[in-house]
Amino acid sequence: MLAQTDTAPGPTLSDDKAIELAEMFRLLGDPSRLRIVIETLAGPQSVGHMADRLGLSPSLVSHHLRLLRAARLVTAERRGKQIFYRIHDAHVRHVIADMVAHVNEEPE
Amino acid sequence: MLAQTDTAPGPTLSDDKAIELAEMFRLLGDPSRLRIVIETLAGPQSVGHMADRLGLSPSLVSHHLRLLRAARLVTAERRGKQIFYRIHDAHVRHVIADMVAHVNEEPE
DNA sequence: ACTACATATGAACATCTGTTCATATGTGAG
DNA sequence: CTCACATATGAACAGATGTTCATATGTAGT
Repeated sequence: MLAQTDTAPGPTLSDDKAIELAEMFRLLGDPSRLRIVIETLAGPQSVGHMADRLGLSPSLVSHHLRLLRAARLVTAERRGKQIFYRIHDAHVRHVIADMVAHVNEEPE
Repeated sequence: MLAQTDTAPGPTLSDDKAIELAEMFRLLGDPSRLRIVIETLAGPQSVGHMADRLGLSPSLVSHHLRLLRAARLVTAERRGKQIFYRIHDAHVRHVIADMVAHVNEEPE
């Protein structure tokens, strides 16, 4: 009970999963953070590199990356003085890429 | 320029599109709102019905639906005294359903 | 050791956001 | 018209959030 009314193909989602999904959406809901995540889709990127490309302060990028890392959306890897961030797994990559594709394709 | 470094298959996204996408993510980033949207996937739902099923006040559901409608994520249709909301188009339905499927399938 | 560079961290601030409450608008029935 | 019901709307408030600034940590080179 508390599932769906079956008027159409309605996916069901437990409340826990809903909150988990919402948390992921929430993190991607900020333009700066979303652009950072999209950057990492192209491969491991250093904090400074991203800051330059996106026109954001390194401090701000670092703050956002901490949240993204805590949510397991990205992972960090130190290489010399710099730290490179990349998408955590194929799952996340797929989800983001799908969204980007949708927005790019559809007219209105 | 200001595109990508081509280290991997990195989708490119104009800043406008990024903001547009972020706005959509942001709206889905709230648990209450996300559950409301998922409800509409099963077909047209009245405000009161959703409020009951989700354990939210009709007022709150209405407020959220206003935002979702403004962002063209859902559309309203009056039928008698009640007003039924449904997913705006196949595009949105597809995107949400994909996300739900991903979260339901993947282990961790 | 010191210096320069890259990233992280904490505090502080203004702004935004979700929720509640009270009230309004709209609809159909009697 | 009046009543009951369904939804919408606006004000108000507490709590969260993004950003900036200053400072700390860590790393490599001289």
